[in-house]
Amino acid sequence: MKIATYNVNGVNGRLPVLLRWLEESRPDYVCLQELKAPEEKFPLQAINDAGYEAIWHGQKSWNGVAILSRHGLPVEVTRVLPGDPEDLHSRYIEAEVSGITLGCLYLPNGNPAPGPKFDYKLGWFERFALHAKQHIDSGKPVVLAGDYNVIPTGRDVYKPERWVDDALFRPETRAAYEKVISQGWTDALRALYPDETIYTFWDYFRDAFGRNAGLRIDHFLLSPSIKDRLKSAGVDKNVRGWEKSSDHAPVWIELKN
DNA sequence: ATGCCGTTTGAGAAACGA
Repeated sequence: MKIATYNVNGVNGRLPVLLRWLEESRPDYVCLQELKAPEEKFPLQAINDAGYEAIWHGQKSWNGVAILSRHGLPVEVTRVLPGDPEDLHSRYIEAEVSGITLGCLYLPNGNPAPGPKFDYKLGWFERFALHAKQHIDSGKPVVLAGDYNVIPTGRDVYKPERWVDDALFRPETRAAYEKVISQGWTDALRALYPDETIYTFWDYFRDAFGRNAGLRIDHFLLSPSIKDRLKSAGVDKNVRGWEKSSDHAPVWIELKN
């Protein structure tokens, strides 16, 4: 079983790239982030024609998350991150697929830091940690995939010293991520490739992709009861080089059945 | 060193992303 996550940075503007990648990669399940489309503008027909069913939570202009499935409609569990009825951002959706709970998240960026946006990020992170802990306590197989907007360590960025004051790499952010990991989650790509340089995002300018000046910020966290099924993982880096690409590349894992 | 580019909204410029 192949599960992928892809921050598309606009699902409609990205549609040709998304469809081409779906056809080439053929993941069983896909988590999408940054739809940047309201609920009614999700390109369901094109997704269906590509062989996928979908659930999604849209929002005008910003955010937006979706889960695609080649094996019937995902059974939606929730389309909000619990814990704050005031939070209206579309940043979390969760479904049951093939006996797995699959959470798709778009964690807030948090820049500039410090400031209200950074406070929102850390607050969202606390709620996410509570939700993740409930999954750990359930003992069930859970995959939490998406754009975490977290550079976990200095190994995950081309020049760490330039990012120390950035919301993606500040000590508070790394500590929040580490706190979630310490509940018992496995960072799938790092587990398989402990010493490799792996990036999932390259800025649009300064020829960041050409210089491989990237960040690893899209992650798969695996609960204890599923981590031993991890077979392989990777980044479809070539997609980042396509015309009209997102600034993120798709990331995927393969699980034993 | 820096939103330098890209997307969306809405019809030009601004907000936002990382």
